Amino acid sequence: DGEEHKGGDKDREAEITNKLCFGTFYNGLTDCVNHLLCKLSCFCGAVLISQKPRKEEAEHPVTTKKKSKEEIEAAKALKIKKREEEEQQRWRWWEEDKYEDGIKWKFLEHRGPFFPPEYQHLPDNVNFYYNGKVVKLGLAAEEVALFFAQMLDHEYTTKDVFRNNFFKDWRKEMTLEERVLISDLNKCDFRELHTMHKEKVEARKVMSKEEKLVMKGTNQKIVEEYGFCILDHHRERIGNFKIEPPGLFRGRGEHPKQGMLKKRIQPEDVIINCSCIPEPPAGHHWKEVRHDNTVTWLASWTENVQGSCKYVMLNPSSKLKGEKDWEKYEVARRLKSCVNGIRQQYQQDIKSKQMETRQRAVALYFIDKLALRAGNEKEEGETADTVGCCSLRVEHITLHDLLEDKDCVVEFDFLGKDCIRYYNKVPVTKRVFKNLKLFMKNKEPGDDLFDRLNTCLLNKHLSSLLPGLTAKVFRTFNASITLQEQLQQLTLLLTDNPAEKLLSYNRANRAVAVLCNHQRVPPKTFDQSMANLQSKIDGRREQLALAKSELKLAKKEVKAHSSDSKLQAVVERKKKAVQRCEEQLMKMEVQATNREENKQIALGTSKLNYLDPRISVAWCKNMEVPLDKIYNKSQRDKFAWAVDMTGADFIF
DNA sequence: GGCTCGACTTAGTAAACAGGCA
DNA sequence: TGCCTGTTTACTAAGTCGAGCC
Repeated sequence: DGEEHKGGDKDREAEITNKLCFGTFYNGLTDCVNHLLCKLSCFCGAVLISQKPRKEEAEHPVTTKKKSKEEIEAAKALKIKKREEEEQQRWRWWEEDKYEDGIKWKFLEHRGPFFPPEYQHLPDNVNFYYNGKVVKLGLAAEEVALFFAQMLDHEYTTKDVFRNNFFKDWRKEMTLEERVLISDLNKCDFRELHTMHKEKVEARKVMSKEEKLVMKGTNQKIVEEYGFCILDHHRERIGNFKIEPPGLFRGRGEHPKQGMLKKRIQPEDVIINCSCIPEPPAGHHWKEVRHDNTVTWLASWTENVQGSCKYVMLNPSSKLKGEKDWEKYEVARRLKSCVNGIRQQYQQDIKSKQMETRQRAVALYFIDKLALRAGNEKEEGETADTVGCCSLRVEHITLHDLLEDKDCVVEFDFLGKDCIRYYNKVPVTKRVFKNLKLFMKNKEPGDDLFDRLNTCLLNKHLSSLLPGLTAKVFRTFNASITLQEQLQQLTLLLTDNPAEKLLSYNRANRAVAVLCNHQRVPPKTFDQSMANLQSKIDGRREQLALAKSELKLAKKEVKAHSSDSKLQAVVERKKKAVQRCEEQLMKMEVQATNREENKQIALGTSKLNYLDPRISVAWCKNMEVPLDKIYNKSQRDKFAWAVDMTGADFIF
């Protein structure tokens, strides 16, 4: 039971807190010991790594000759063995005691972030033209010109805002002479730069096997040097160890800053957070080196477009991320046990005399029922115009007393996170409907719907109901509980066909993705690939019909010459062929259904961020579905804690 | 109490990769 | 073997939320 588990953790935490109350001297001492231990584990880790082939190579060894059956079997066995070994080496942090509140690590060592290579001038035969004439640009202006040229095929470069922002920032990178000359973006001809870029991309695609291997090796070296850190005796993968290269800002939707120059980050811009100072690149120094073990980031810098902080953090499979993830689902489970009371209360609050309370109650009703995001306030003109629940405006909803035979329908139409459109027609209670009318009274379309409410007020209220409860917990809770319920319903009457089981899992996952409005642009090749699959299905159907008639014929032959054992064998063969055909056809049909239903829905986001992995692990155990059918390698790594601790009886 | 900022999670898209098939 | 296509990974933008300041 998770509740009890957490309770136990709390007791243990208190115990550890007592143990660790020796002050900074003690901490300093433990750091030194940790350091020595880490040096040792780092060395051991390096030895282990150098002996181990990379993940991809281990799973798909490079071969030139065709593999025999035995070889394939051996490769499979090796793969299983590797997986077991990996499992044995895994840091089972979930079995360890937690640090006292706020402390994230005791020792942290890393190499610092990896910087992208400096820009090199264009070859002499590649020219930029202004007003039809060749212009040789200086290094800085040329680099930025290439950023734009690389994007010529993209819709961005046709947008006025993008072009204007780019041109303004580009001119800042020009010399005085260049700036005087280049005054109109429409007179700029980047085509040769664009062609060169495309040729480079093409060349990369057609590289020989050997060249690709060399490149892979180089990248692997970088990953090994920069992609791992030592955190409290353990080697952990870093998520984003590469500094973001310079380029043009690709804000989503109608972002007012799209096209602005994202400048190159130097070591002098980077703050390092660790126990021991990593060597900065030659000739450079770090902006600052800290030892702050109350945060989880390894390095940070401030980006110039929006002035926000960027961080180097650990991979999702790490202890720091996993522990937080586990805690997130535990809070959601705590909400489950008291959600009925909370629902009763907000239904009561809808009748309150206080306008603020009523608005809060209606907003919470939407957050709970529709899994809307909280909706923080945003600075106007700084980002695209998107909203969440608390920041909804009058123009984002339409009230219908009667719509499609339903009373009191609210029609939502707004842009949410990442400018993804939220469109939904929802029947609501009469009381909610009446309140919405009241909130909209005497307001302009651009006015706030909930003018007495913001996310801060809402979250303060929520945390008074349950410690740790915020608006986003409702999304996690509703997503997970939906998955659990859907899995129960959809797999109740299932046969033991594996394809059907998976289709049901995906359908349950899809129900959550729809609830959370996780959309994707259908792939460009979608229609074509569906048509291809359909023709394969048709072909298989014909094959099945043929196999069936051949079987019929063979049976007839047996009847006529009943003693012929050869004919009997033929019948058996034909039977098997029919069976095989049927199975393949079924598999394809399921695949087609699944793909069609996924056309505009993205399942990954909910799977990674909202669905308690223990629900899926328990389902796999109950349904006898191998876990790797629903989680790929990195998902299994991310949810290792859940895979390890969950039995078939887990209930969210 | 309002505002800003830092730290972190959540998100969609593009690039890279893997595997099946002709 | 090479092409095609679906899957996985990398990338980084865009949210949430709480602490601290004035």
